[in-house]
Amino acid sequence: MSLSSEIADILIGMLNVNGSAEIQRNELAQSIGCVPSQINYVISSRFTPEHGYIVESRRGGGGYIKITRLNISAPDMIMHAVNSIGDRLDSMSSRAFIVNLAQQNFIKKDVAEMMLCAVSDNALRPVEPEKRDETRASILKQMLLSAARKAQ
Amino acid sequence: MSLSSEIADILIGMLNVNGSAEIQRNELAQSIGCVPSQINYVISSRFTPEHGYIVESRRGGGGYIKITRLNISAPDMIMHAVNSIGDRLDSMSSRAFIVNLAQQNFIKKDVAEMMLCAVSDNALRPVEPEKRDETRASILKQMLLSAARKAQ
DNA sequence: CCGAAAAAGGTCAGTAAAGGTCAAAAATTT
DNA sequence: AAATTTTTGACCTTTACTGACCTTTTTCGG
Repeated sequence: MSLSSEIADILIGMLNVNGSAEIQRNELAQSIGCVPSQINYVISSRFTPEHGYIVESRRGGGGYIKITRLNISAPDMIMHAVNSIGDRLDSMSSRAFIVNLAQQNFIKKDVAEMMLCAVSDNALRPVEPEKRDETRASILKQMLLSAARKAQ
Repeated sequence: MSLSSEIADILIGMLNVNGSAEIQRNELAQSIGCVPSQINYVISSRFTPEHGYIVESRRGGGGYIKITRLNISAPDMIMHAVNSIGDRLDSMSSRAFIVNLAQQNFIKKDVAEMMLCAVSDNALRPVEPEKRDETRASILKQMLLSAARKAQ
């Protein structure tokens, strides 16, 4: 994997946690082991408005770069999640999907809780272990599709 | 967060409580732990008339610095911005205009995001570089004019 | 009342601390 | 081989911070 991809992954990771990523360019560059301008390259090639992000920054002491995902409609965001779910999904990942969507207000909190229950290992107890991740993926997709329709 | 930002936050906090902030320069500087002139720096870089503030002060015994937020209507404020945009506008400045207006709630956040996209270098990629700043100024003015009308 | 001392705040120039830009070199893909 | 993407580094611009020195206003002794 290229350096650029690693950097992009780090930023996306931050974005998924709280909807925005705020970094210090030099610090991040150093921790990754690249020149600072590489950060600019990644941002200007993969975090453009076309890609759905807006970027703000400040120079000088205490400067920073802040990336925010721009508000796309709830249905779009949910469909995006659906499409990125493969054929199987472990418990942790499904949890992450749901929590993220809820955190960004694309699905309501009570709905999210219900979803969490539905995909819990506990709920899937009756399913043979080998089939669980596959089942979980399927259930979650169905639920999300329904949520996407309602969110229109 | 930089010292300047902390100072700005303190001042904005006071402004939010009672519409104006009145301080003693030396006292505030000491309580924060900075040189007095830093207070002047923050005020002259972030509490200018362009940012929507007016500043009064008195020297000598019992001296003070008083900051007040000018409150003018959204359309007026937007028109003021329009009028201060010249024939050309670089990316940074256009962003500053939009962010300021949004921050002071003269335009809505989602509208501001859209504007930011519209004037981004990326969006203007198809325009010859020499014409970009001119184009940007024109687009932003049009958008702001529309916003001013709607904000009536 | 007058003038000096004290008590504020103001200015400015210099230094440091970020982030930005751009073009060339290297690597990867097509 | 050509085109595209990634990496790099030299140089630039903006923002932050500091301290020495200046001006205005008040206070207070004589």
